[in-house]
Amino acid sequence: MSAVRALADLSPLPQKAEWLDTILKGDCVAALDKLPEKSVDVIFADPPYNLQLNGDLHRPDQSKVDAVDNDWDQFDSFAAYDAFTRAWLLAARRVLKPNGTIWVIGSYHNIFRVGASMQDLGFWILNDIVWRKTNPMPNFRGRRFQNAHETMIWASRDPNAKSYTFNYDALKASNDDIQMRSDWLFPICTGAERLKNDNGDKLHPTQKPEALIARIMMASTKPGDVVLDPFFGSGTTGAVAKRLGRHFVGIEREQDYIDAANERIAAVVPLEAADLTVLSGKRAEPRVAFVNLLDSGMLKPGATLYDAKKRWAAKVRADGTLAIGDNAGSIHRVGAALQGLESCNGWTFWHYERNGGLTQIDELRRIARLGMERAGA
Amino acid sequence: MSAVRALADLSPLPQKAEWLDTILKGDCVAALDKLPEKSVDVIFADPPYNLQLNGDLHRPDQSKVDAVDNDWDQFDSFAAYDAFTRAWLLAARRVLKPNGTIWVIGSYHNIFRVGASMQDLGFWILNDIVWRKTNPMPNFRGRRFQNAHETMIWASRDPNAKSYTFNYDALKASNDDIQMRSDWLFPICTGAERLKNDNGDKLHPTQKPEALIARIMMASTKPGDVVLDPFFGSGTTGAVAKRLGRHFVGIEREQDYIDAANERIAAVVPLEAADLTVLSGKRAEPRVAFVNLLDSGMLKPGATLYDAKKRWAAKVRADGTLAIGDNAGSIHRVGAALQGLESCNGWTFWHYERNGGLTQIDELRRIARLGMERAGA
DNA sequence: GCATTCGTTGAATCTCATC
DNA sequence: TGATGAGATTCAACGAATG
Repeated sequence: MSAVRALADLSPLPQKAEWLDTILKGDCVAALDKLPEKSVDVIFADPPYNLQLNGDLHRPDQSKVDAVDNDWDQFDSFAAYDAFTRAWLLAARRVLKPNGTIWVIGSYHNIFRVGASMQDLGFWILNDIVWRKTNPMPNFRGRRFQNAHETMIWASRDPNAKSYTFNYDALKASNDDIQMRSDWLFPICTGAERLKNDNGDKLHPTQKPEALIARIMMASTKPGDVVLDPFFGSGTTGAVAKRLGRHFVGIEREQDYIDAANERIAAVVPLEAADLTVLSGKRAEPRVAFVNLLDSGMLKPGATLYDAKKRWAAKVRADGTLAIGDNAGSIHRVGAALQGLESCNGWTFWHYERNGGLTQIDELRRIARLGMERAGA
Repeated sequence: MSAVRALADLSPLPQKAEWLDTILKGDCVAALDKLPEKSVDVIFADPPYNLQLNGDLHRPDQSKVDAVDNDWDQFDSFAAYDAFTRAWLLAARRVLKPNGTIWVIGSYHNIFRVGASMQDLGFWILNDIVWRKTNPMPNFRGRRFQNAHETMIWASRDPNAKSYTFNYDALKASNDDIQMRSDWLFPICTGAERLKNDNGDKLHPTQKPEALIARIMMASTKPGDVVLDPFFGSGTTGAVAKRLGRHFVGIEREQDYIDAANERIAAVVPLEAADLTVLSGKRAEPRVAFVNLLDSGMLKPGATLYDAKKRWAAKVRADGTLAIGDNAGSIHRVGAALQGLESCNGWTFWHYERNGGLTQIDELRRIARLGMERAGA
């Protein structure tokens, strides 16, 4: 049989659609409506977060935080934001293949509304994934916990769509043969990866790290799949898709972002097919805080700690601080103050009584660390 | 004067409300409606998950998940869960003090709906907190990521309630002097802490670890505060509250849980008051005005103050203001103006000469405070 | 060249008592 | 109740400058 005949026997190769690997300019819903239905395998969406800021915020050193105050993040009310959300989700659902899945990222400002809308529209949540940031911005005024994570929702198109892509074994193999958890640790996007404008300032206020998108694609797409990003921004989704041998479609309103994204993606060199297997995520060294010893019951509030020579005795309080007379604070601050020093490593300075002798609390930290390592703390 | 007369002169001690440190039996909303408005400092709520497949929202614990059921109507089911959620949230909001806060825990099944309802009802989200489990249940089918976390929403009663309790300094000190993040790591409740029934099976399917509740209480309550738990279950909230010197109110429908919780709480030994002292920061210190340093003679009118690098020299005036050239005003205003900043902490900016070196005037404030404490100010 | 210091920055619903 | 003013408040990463 000749090669020509063999080719003729095959069903025709799918013509690469014109819109593949391009950025569509315009409103997100209008652009989605132009795409054929059931045509993309995965959607990654990073919609506006509906941040509601009250005036300027300054760091303790008086420098001003460059906040997200762009037009595209202004909504009059929750109702307005919900209407916007439902409109783009509905349009996105139409273009998603029946066994496709969607990822949406957000913060506490918007993610609850987005998640509820997704459920209302018929999406079926498979997981919520927490992106833990290694280097989040601190809380400068000390009135809340440091906002150190964002949330992603991963959902199938329908409740009974069971044949979605999930590369379970590859993820597990890349994770030291432990199944991948729902909490991921990545740094925010900085350094050379962060696109800059002509002034040297960040081009886009919310550029996501490529490593985060790469894990998403390695988890939920196959090579050759089509990934749609309806809020394309600086084009991270396109850059990662090209590198990993996936097709992308981007939708973006602002020409500046489109130009920068096109340039960025053009510079990407795709990986060899053979290398498209494993990407390992960063694991942090486990950090144990003093309060964790109370959490785990290794130390009890009211317990007494001593320095090595039993010159000082301090009491452990329920809030995880140490107190000796008027002097109270962290194990480090109290140790430093007693010795009249600037600093002190409380872990090695303080001891607890065991078997009639003294043992460094650092020993307890070592034990606690063993328990945390499993979770990749 | 007789003891009787003296007592009569005092304003009446607040009678301990009958419902304090008890469990109210019954439906959550009905019981909440019986409590006085604005009477609790913090609410911790662990509401039922949204079990659409059996339709019984109030008794999730005995349910079996039927994976294939074509009859259910997701819209009706979500709507029913939303109605339930809004009803208890609204009732809970009424009993919350204006500066109180609420914690709600959930998973991806229900937390998005709960969060959206909270925003709709006027609660103001302060943080979402991720409870990362050191030992979560694996995903057995390999079709999803291991569901390794739950989400808690922490919210104030109103958007502009700014005086809620947040023990920032204690949390930071307990965390090795680094501010506490929004992702917490704890083991799930197992072992001796887990309540068992007569068969040796777990008494309650979703018993939360005491360490998790303890961190919540240490973060957002003071000793003596009232903590309400409208889904009391096995009574973890009550046990932790008693141990940490807080009052609790529980609401629970099932007598088995009430009996077990009462027994459990009765066995709890409260910590000593001294061990419950919460470390507070500068904000809680008694205020010292700059002019007090003149009053007490620590500084004299005409004295010269410098910034750390002796770039500026300002003169202290008899009225407690500072002057340098045309620039006069409070230590803060003058410091800010010199640096061209919006604000400045004059206490740490200005220094005086001592032993040939420069010392912050904040040191004088510290000494002044010691004097005030002796005087019982 | 290498170690150290200093400055910059990042999706942020970021004060509170007093008058 | 709104305006005023005192004064409290940051972590990790990166890069440039300095020693």
